[in-house]
Amino acid sequence: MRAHSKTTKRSKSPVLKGGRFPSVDHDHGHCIETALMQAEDLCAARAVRLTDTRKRVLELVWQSHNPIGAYDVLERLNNEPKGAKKKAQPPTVYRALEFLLDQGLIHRIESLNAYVGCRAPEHDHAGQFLICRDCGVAAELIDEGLEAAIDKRAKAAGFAVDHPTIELEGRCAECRKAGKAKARGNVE
Amino acid sequence: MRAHSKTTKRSKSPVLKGGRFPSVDHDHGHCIETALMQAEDLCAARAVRLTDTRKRVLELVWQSHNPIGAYDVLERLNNEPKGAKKKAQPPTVYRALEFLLDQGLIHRIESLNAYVGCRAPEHDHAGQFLICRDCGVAAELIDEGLEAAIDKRAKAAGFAVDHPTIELEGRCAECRKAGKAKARGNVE
DNA sequence: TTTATTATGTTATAACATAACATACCCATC
DNA sequence: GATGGGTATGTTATGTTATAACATAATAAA
Repeated sequence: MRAHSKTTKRSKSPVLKGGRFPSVDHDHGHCIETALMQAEDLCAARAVRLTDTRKRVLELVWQSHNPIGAYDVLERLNNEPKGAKKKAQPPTVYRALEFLLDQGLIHRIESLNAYVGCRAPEHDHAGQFLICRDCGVAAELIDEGLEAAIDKRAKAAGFAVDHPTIELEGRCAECRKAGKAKARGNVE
Repeated sequence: MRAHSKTTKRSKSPVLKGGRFPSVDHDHGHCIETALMQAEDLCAARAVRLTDTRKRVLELVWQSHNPIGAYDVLERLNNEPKGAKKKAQPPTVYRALEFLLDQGLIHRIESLNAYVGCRAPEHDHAGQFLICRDCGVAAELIDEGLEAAIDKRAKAAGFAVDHPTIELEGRCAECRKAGKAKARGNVE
């Protein structure tokens, strides 16, 4: 549990278009469920296989809420009960992550070497993130203004962008208000 | 030497403001010299020490032209004649890179785990890059439009950005014209 | 059922980065 | 020119992130 979480629950728009940093006080269990169902549907529609391992990895990424590293995913995967299964190895996780990236179900955050669930997998897009260095939250943006500025600039250079990385590290409103650095880390 | 380099030499503005992807047919030796002199001046003005190691590392980063990894820097450092000096270890390189980053003399490219010389170290700024996945060139941009779009978006979210990462991977005009993928790698 | 394709298991290692402590260097002051 | 504090580098060891290569298993197609 987070120090500043409140008890109220309210649903939020899945993608941060409007302007606020995503608050922690939402029903994240609902996020996860929705994400998993969406993933099932998308994979079915695309005739690709959302296998058990892939689904579990996706769930673990979403459960973390904050960006999570591949080896943390591995650890959690191996901590699940699952009736004394043999321990998974790194390639298992990296393959699942690669699949999920390919399907747009997660994003990779380069500046953190970490992964985060995508809030709009049906919409083909690159991730843009506001990353708070105090609370660790990575808020996904979809900002047309930013995309337009990039396209314009690239076009002027005769450059065809096919994989933009936009990661804006700083401090979110809440952490700035709170004043001091809060405990960092993945939220369970 | 690159396959498509021409023999003409022309000087270019140090920072890509105007619009073109930096051509490979320029006098890169001049770039390096200029960068080193600028570094000397800046460090003197700031009363920080551009030691031998730091200067050699900066030179190696510039010599590569394309982004170069820390371990490649290390290897080149250890391949220099330098009268049978003991081989340097990773921390030596990482410390030098950290210093150079702090002074704004180089940028780190997160999506490549690599480093590249900064073309405008006197101007305090974050790097924005167009990175060609065929030829490997990373062209530094300083685009006010992009910066403005980011500031606007962050402000709307109450978010204070202090370290933006903007890395636009794609294909440069020249490589697109050439059609096929060219050999990749650092240019000597 | 046979075969092809895709996914996963397994072992090993590559590539990137830093912790911790020892030593050397710079330079200000006595 | 000795002393001492601050800064830089040397050195050893290890931590962290990611992939190569090949074996086996599960699924789908013929």
